[in-house]
Formats: sequence, C-alpha cells, structure tokens
Amino acid sequence: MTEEITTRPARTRYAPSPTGSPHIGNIRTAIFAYLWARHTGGQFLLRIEDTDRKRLVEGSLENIKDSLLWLGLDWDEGPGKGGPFGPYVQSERLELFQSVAKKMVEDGTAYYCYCTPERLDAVNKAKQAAKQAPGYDRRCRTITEAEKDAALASGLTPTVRFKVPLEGVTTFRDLVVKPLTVENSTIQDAVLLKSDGYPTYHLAHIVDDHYMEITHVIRAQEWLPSAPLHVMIYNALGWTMPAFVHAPVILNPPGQKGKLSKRDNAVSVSQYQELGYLPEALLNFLVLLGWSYDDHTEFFTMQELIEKFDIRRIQPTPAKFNLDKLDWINAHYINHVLSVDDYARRCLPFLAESGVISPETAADPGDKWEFIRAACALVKDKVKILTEVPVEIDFLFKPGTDLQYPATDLIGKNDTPAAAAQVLEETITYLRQIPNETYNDREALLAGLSDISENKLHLKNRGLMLWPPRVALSGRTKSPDLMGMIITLGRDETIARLEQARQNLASLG
RNA sequence: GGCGCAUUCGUCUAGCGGCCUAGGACGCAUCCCUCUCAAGGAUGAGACCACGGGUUCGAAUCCCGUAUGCGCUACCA
Repeated sequence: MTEEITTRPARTRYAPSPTGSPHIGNIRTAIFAYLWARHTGGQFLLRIEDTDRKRLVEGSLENIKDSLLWLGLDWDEGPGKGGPFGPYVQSERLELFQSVAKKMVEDGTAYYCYCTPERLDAVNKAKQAAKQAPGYDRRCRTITEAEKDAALASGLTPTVRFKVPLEGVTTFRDLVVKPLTVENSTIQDAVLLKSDGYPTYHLAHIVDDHYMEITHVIRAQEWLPSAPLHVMIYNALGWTMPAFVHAPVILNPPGQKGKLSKRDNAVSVSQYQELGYLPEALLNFLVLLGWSYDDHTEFFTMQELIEKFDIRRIQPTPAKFNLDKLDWINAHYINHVLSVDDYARRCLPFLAESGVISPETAADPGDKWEFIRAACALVKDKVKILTEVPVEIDFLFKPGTDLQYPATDLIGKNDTPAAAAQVLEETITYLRQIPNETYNDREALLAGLSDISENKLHLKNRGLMLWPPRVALSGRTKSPDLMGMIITLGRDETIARLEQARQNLASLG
C-alpha cells in the first residue's frame, strides 16, 4: 500500500462549488491535491460542483480559475481545458447522476422518498423533543403502493435516498487520520437525488470521482463524518474506492474560536491578493499549515514543493491561522527572493490603486519606469506587503512643496536649529558642486557627507549630519535610506527640498 | 443532545520506545550592526509533551479513561 502511493501517478481534483472567491482553507486543500498530482507525475483536475442552484454566485468560475492560476496551480483537465472525462461541470452531467440513481433503485440499494419537506421537518422536531438524534425515519422504505400513488397524484416529485444497511458497522480508512468505525444504524438514509433532479454531493462526487478515475480524494476534514456513508455507497455501486486524505481544518487566529471565518479575517484568495501578498508567499504559508517537510525548512519554491510534498506528512490536527507568520514569509519573498525589477513591476497596481501614479502609468510606465523602479527599491527591505509600498514612498511622487511636517522635526537629537540649518547649508553646497558620477554614487555621497560631518562641522556623529536632510527630503522621521532618496529625487528636486527645509527652520526663529 | 476526529512552547511544527535534561520557525525580550525605520547577526525567556491510569527494563512516542478543542448531525457543499 505504502509503496503504491509513492510510485503510481495520482489523479487528484479540486472540486469547489461556485459560491464566490475560494476560501483560503479550501484553496489549501487544492494546493495539497495539486502537489500530490504533480509529485507523482499524475493529473490535477478542476471540477465544478454546482448542484445547489440556490447558492450559485455570478462570476465564481472565473474567480476560481483566477485564484488557481494566480497561485500557480494549473489544471490538466477541467473548465477551459477540456479532457477525456468531461464535462467537468456537474450541472452538465445530470443524466449520468440520474441514471446511476435509477440503477441503484433498481438494484435495491436506494429508494424513492415521497416525504414532503414539511413532514421531514416534523419528524426532526418530534425526535428532538423526544431527546432522540434527529434524522429521517426511513418511512418510505416501507411505503405502500396506495400511499405512493397518493403522493404522486398530489404532484410531488420523489427524491432518491440511499438505503443504508441497518446492521453491522462500517470502517473507513484515511491516509492521515486514523481508521474510523461507525454503527451502520447511526447513519442517515441520505438523499442522493434531489426532487429538482440534481444530485447531492454524496452521489455526485462519488460518481464523478469514479468516472474521472480519481485515485486520491483530498478534501476538508468536515467530510470525515460522512465518509462511512460514502464507503457504503461505493460498496452499493460495486466500485473500488480511491484513497482518501482528510486535510485538517484551518482555525481562526489565536484568541478567536472556531474555523477561520470572515467575520474578523480576510478569508478569500482575492482578499490576500488585494492586500498585497505575493502568490508564492501565500502558497508557501498555506502549504505549511498542516504539512511540513522536516524540522527546519521554511521556504519552498513550487519546484521544491512538487519534489518534496507527501500526503502522508499531512497533519491530522487543525491549525490556527497565524497572520504574523504569513507577513514574515511575504516580507522574506519581497526582500530576499524577488529581483528589484520583478518587485517593482508588482508594485505598479498598488501604486495606481492608492493614487500615487495613474492607472495609465501603471499599465505602461514608459520613461517613468526608472524613477518608479528606484522609488520602490528604496523600501524593498522594509515592506511586508505590497499595499505598504505607496504609503512608504508617496512623498517621492508629490511636489516637495506639498510636504507637511513640523519644522522642529528637522532638528536632530542633541542638535540645535542653528546646527541643523548649518547641516542643510553644507549639504546643499556639497550637492551643488559634485559631478554627476559622484552624485549618483551611494558610497561616494555618503563619504562626502561624512567628511563634512567629521572634518568641517566636527559633529559628534554622522547621524547628526544625516538627520536634517532626511526629514527635509521625506517630511518624515522614519524614511528610506538617505542616499537612496537623494539619488532618486535627483539633484534639482533634492536641493529644492533642502532649501525649503532651511527656510522652515528659519521661520522657527 | 448524538456521532466522530484531534491534543508537543502564545502560534506553526520536528519527534513515529532509549539519540529528548524535547529540536526548528513566527512572535516577544536583550544585545550587535547602523544615517532614521527596517533588514541582517547573536543571545534569551517560553512546553513538567492536556490530565489520570496502565503496558514496558525504559513512553512525548503504545493502550484505556477524563477533560478540552474542533467538526458533522439539510432535498448545502
């Protein structure tokens, strides 16, 4: 068994309902399924489970596809791709489900149920009142012909229910969760085919997984309780079951109870995209929620994940969502993995979104690219998510005259207005007279300013020399690297801002 | 209520009977570096391995209870 798992190419699937942007927990399961298919050299399918017409959300399919693609999860078969086992949308496979349901009734493993929703409700209430477990009383298993005719005559369309074996126990084996055994009598006669002709999940996923030749069903742990029911259905159909992995649920962050909910957290893939998380970082973070490779590896490229991923190392324990760690991983990718060009290019939409540049410029930066790239680069090592970039560098894009800051900020620690003014004075003089090569050379600039600090102004430390220009250029007390700002802003703008600062200082009296 | 699964630092985890006086990471604290903020480096605090019983020469690792958490209990998935 164990050997089979590792050697055979697996066919896995991600089978979401089209109810909006994929939930982060849901997509994590998709990641597991994808990695396992790729790891074994098999196929990853996308299947849309749209059998609940009431919950359909417009645009979901595109949303699902976009999220998958954004994260780098491409599917081999499914919507937009086709494949030998299509269609891959359940609402287009109704005849199949209906014929299977019909056959089960003929085989005696399922039966028509003529109960009305009202009666079902009443049965439940009565059971609860009697302190019994709620559930269907299996009445239609023994319904008489006369009663059946009466129901039909009233215009009612029957559902098809699974005929659960009343005796014995059923054992379900999972690849990560320990074996589970239940008394058959505690399982419900689940509806297989609804009165609207659509199958329920219980029927649809089994039929599809069977005909699509899925080898490994990787799904959320919420399905665990109904797994024994699925075992019985497979048995009733005479089909062999694929291997199962029930991935752990993702819980709310520490301090909050329950599974990850949108009440207090971002939960959809698109939300994280909009917040400025990188797909590779989100993927890396998510895969580590419930899975680990060893005791120390934290970062993985997609290639490494495909190589190293093993479903048997998936954890059975629910994991809390830890935003701090996601931020750390994201910052790591921004700072240490992305090239400056790549990073700056990804900043464009966020700069446009916040109004720092125009949408037109974001779409085609043209000759503004060099400046934008340099500006973004200034904060590459300090930003955790891309939405922070515009707030960190917007002052570079505004006219210097728009900078608003208290003139007292220009005075460094242990410094005086006069000393600060003198520093600005000297800096201006210095920047005016140096050649372009020096101006655009970080190290040379720093050396020049250090020299003035030490040998001309005799300042106690270089910090006193660099502080006033920092505030003058950025209008802030926390800013990017001074030399970087001087170079990025260019000589004219830099000197203009320094001059302006000097005047602000003078106004202090 | 019933059924089920799970239980190692605040969090994510390593560990699959002796290598564990339990390792790594995030976060936190302190220090170093340093032009501010970060990044980076170092150090540290932090888990009697939920609790109680067993099994064994020996248990975080196996078994049984209890507690807690989570999930399911629809003509939703």
